Amino acid sequence: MADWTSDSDGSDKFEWDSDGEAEASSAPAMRNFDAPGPSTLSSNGWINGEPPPTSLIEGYVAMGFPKEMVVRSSKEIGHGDADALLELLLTYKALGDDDDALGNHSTSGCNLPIVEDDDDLDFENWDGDDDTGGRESSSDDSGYEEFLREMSDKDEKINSLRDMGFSEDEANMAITICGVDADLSVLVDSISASQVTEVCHSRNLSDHQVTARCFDSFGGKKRARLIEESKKKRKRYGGGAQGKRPSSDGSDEESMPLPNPMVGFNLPGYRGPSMTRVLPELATGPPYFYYENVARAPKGVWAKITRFLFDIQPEFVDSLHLCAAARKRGYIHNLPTENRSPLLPLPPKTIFEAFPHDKKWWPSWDQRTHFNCLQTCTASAPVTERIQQKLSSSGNPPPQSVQKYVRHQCSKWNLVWVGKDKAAPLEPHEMEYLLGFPKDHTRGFGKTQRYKSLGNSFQVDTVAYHLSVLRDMFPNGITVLSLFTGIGGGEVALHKLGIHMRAVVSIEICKANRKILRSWWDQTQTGTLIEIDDVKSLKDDEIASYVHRFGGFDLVIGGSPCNNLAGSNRHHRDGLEGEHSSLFYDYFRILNSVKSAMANM
DNA sequence: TAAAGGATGAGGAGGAAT
DNA sequence: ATTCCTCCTCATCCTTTA
Repeated sequence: MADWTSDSDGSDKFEWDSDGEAEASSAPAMRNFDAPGPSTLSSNGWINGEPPPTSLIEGYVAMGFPKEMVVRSSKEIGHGDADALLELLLTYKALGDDDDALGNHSTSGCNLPIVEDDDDLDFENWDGDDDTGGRESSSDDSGYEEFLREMSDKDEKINSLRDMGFSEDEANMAITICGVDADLSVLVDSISASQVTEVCHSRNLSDHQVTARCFDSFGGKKRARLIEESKKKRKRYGGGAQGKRPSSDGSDEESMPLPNPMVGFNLPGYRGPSMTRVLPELATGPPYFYYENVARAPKGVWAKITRFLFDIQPEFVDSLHLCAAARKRGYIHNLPTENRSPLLPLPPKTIFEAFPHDKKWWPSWDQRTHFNCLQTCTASAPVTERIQQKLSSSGNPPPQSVQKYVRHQCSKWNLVWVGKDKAAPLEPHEMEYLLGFPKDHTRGFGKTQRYKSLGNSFQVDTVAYHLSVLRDMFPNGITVLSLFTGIGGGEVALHKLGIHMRAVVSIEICKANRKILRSWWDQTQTGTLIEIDDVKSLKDDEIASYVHRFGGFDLVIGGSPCNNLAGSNRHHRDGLEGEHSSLFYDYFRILNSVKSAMANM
């Protein structure tokens, strides 16, 4: 959603942030150690039958991990998957830090992603901050001894759970969630609860048949069946006790099928089975949170995002079902999904409803009823000229070849017919209209900037539909932490819903977008708006001070940059670890920081 | 200096045909 | 089940123009 143009500050020390992870996961030096093929546990205790190269161990030690921890992690999951190994190391590191002098964090409700594999991270103490250096140097003190003790304790509990019929990764997951000290019965409950949501997720994804029956009580037979389904699912996704692992063809990505039709859990006026869900306990608010990104991200991206965001099933919606333009997006949130209400009046659902005037010039052989995704770039004037020239020099109807060319240009650039043989790009104010923004919301800036800002924004009606449940829950208004605010799609949605924003702390890198939001805010709002320019600069202490000042946040909302995920990007579609899209980890970091600060209120 | 123009495909998803 | 085909995608970089 946000335009991300600034360079990150070039800190030369290792940081517990996404840069560090990106480095490790993309560094050729790491990849070179990849061992192809399925992993096997050999008699010497090493995955893949061989210990990691010394240079690999030294590499991780140089990053600040104790050597013993690296060796142990390599034994557990092998060294073929640099991503998984690094994540496991971070998990152990976090566990090891728990009892450090800094260990004043709450252990309840605000810590870590619920995951089914062992490539999860415990980010309770992960702050991407500058206090990391101190902890690095203390890695061999009593905290590390504590770590070893916990690992031993953990092994015992894993064995017990395996004896009870659970898989190792299920046991690992439960321990990560509940803590090493949790009682066995608590761990069993945790696994069962996770299986409930997991099965419901997979069913809903496949056929949209999930209903409240998913959440009936689970007797012995049902439970056994769930375990079986869970195992099958892991097998299908290539997971297993060792977590995700490169397959023989080198692809280690989990699939996250997009629903068809892409209508999310429900949509206004859409006749279909509605979705009821029960969230994992750790996923529930406060605060409520709402995360957005492009649906058609490279394989594995949504699976990873889901794992970080508490294993909540994404709600994939194509705004095409709600307005006249397609916009395939995934939303992960912990909001209720019942009793939603759309913004009224409903937006125009077809091109002709949106722009009846254009019907006059619309050729019958252009049968578009909806626009494709509104993007950040539009056609140049010469495109219009070329179309006009081709059409005027051919008959009526034009030959198939001309029709095909023109149709392709119209689809590609979202052109509208504004005169005889004249197809032109949408004007910025028309994009504002289609996206649900007030007229002239972005006016006052250059056309290029406006297209860019609008192309990166929410579809307001879609987001408002999801957020509408907040209206009755917060009759006195809400406080919002808005990340990657852009031109304020979330804020406009809340405003149009009639939800008062007592305060919004907004983080947006683009100066023009900040001005747009400020301008709109000053005209329409009475609450407090605080604007920050960089998510990376927002650290725990500042978050805690805002939490203290506003009595916590009711909603944390944001769509992190899609630059490295979007299909339009020819140059750097690098996935979630890409330069811009890796800012997702800052969303996650900040969300957890808010949860932690609110738990300590 | 700022804005506009133009070149730059991969990578899925989904459907029809075989 | 497999192959083939069509369609779509919150973009980036460099050059040219105003």
